[in-house]
Amino acid sequence: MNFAASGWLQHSKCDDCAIHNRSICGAENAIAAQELERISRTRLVPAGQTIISENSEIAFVGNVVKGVLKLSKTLEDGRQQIVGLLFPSDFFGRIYQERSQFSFEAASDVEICVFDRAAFEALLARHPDVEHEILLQILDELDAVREWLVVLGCQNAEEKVAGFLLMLLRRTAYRGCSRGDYGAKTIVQFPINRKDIAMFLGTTLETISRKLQQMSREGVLRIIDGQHFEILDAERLAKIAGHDEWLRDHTAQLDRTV
Amino acid sequence: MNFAASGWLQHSKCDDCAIHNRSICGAENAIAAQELERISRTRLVPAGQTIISENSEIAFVGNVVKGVLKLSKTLEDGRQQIVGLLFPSDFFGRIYQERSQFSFEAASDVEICVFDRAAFEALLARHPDVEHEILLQILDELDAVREWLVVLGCQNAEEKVAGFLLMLLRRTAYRGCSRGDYGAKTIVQFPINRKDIAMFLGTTLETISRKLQQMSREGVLRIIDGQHFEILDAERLAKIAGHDEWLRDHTAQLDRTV
DNA sequence: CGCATATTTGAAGAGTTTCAAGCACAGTGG
DNA sequence: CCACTGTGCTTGAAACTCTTCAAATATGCG
Repeated sequence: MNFAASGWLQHSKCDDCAIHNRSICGAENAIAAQELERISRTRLVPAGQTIISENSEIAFVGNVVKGVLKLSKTLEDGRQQIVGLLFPSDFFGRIYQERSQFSFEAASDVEICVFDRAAFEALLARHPDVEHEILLQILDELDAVREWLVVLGCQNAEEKVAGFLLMLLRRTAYRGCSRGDYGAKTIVQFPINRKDIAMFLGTTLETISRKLQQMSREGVLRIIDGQHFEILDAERLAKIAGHDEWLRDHTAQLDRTV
Repeated sequence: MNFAASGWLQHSKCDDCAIHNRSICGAENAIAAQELERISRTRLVPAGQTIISENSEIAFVGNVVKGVLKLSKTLEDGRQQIVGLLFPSDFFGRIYQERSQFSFEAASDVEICVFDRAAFEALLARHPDVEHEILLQILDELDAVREWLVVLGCQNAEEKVAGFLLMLLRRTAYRGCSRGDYGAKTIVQFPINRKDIAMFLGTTLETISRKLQQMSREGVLRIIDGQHFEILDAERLAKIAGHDEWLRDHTAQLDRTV
């Protein structure tokens, strides 16, 4: 009997992966999952290093395992806009395209799981069900980017900062909780520096600083240090952000992840 | 012999469609194309009418045949952001989702070709090659929305207006040409009103008006009337927009479409 | 022609950016 | 242990762009 082919008694390195059940690698298609494991390898990337640069060839794609990846575009005059922040379990890279319109850069120390792009595309061709899953992910991402367009297009600085805090609360708060550093789920840690946040929110680092201090004075949050904030009044924060649904989403998310 | 099944001697209503060769209906998969035709029907929508409203059920999806569809989101306080303008051959609706996060509304008198969403999804399940084409389209759309994020996030009003003019030049200029209304390919027609443009660009209608007048004074364009503009210096316009590549794309596009 | 709607123009005001200085903190070397 | 240097963040004041409100003008339609 061929244990490897049948999958019996085989302990996959991916089984231990922190994001296994949240990413594409956890596909229900066991054969595809095995193939995926075969072409995957882990890479550590120090903060600041570029993984795929603007207009360069896209040799590989993959998942973020640890840390935060920023997806950005720089104009000729040096102005830069971050068009996406990728957290653990998020997929990065661009399939079916030779060159990247955007740059992928480690915003913090990052661990990624990479696949050769051609090999990954070949796998998708063999497994339409996995490609279908990718399509669903991309559709959700498209919706999310459009939601972000609303933020950049018609919200002011205070609303943007509040919205950013809520997004972090939703996407990363439970991790701080599991580390046991803080008792409550209301501690937000900025995973990237002020300049990056500013380029993400379409404002300046000075304005962000001012708005954070202002919210602190108003009792919405407590500034623990430059990177850590305790959310004292999440409801008011959600109201400021103008995202009533975010508060609902957030509590629902906590219910699921805790 | 069954002519209908074989496709012989059969004249498809879709063959005459203005966007047939530019949209999903022109799939190389002949069987899928026939199935698609069977579930499609044409609808005329007057300007201002909502096709799919925010948070409502998504009963159908389809293609824009004529006119412009706006994809928008409204905040509680009434502020509205247009997150996409859909031109002829663009796909609208959202597959694999029950309710729409956005509203689809006719920005001008519109002709659309609609498919029942469930039937369309069933078709995609039967034809992975067509779903693959959809994936490629969605990936391109995702890139385009992220490009727009850069515009909203770090460009000023003048750059936004210039960028908008260039987009229209690229997407609609050849239509003005084919109508024979104007000799040159440098005539841009605004397909939607100032308020909508403002909500698309994340600014106000007054600012747009001022920037247009300013560009007119500077000799970049000539104002024919409130909706028609002759681009006198496309190169300078591209420089203002900060999109060097747009000018190249545009000339390349003209080469293809003329 | 008159009314409604769309766009332009003007002036005042708000919000944000810019520039500059100050502060806090970590790492380095005397 | 303490100055020293670099980096990242905060704070202040001035400048600027854009928005807001208001009025004028233009356009379209019955």
